[in-house]
Amino acid sequence: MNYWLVKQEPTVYSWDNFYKDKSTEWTGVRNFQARNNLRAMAKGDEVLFYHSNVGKEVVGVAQVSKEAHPDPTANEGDWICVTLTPKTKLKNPVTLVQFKDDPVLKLTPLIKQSRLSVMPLTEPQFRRVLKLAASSRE
DNA sequence: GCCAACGTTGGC
DNA sequence: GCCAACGTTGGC
Repeated sequence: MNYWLVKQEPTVYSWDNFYKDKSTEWTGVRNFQARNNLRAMAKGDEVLFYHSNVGKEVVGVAQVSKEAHPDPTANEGDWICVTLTPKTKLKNPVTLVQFKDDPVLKLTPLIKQSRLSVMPLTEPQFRRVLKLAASSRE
């Protein structure tokens, strides 16, 4: 089992859109490193859903329901997408500030490589996010 | 709205 | 193969 984090601008496609859709093709990735991460996803892997620009917080957990297949929105080039399905909405979203303040989470690519849109997380990092999401932030 | 970081493109 | 120019992402 591997763990991942994907970014999306909520003004383009928010967690609520995703949740209503029940499932979505994660298309449009046009960065080699992000693509390689998509390709490494296995069915059942858990994926954190992060809202970039607006919110700047992890809002939910998704699951890979279909592994890498050709991205239908790509006219040329070797681009792929995966299918994601919403799993759970976080009780308390975990913000970028919380990532920066946390000794475990500040080592994630979200902080160290801020422009990458699909990134791997270690199991401790993933668990840390869920833990922060479960505890309230006064 | 600005700008830093970073990826891509194209001239040489 | 280098590097300047340019475009994009995303935080502030």
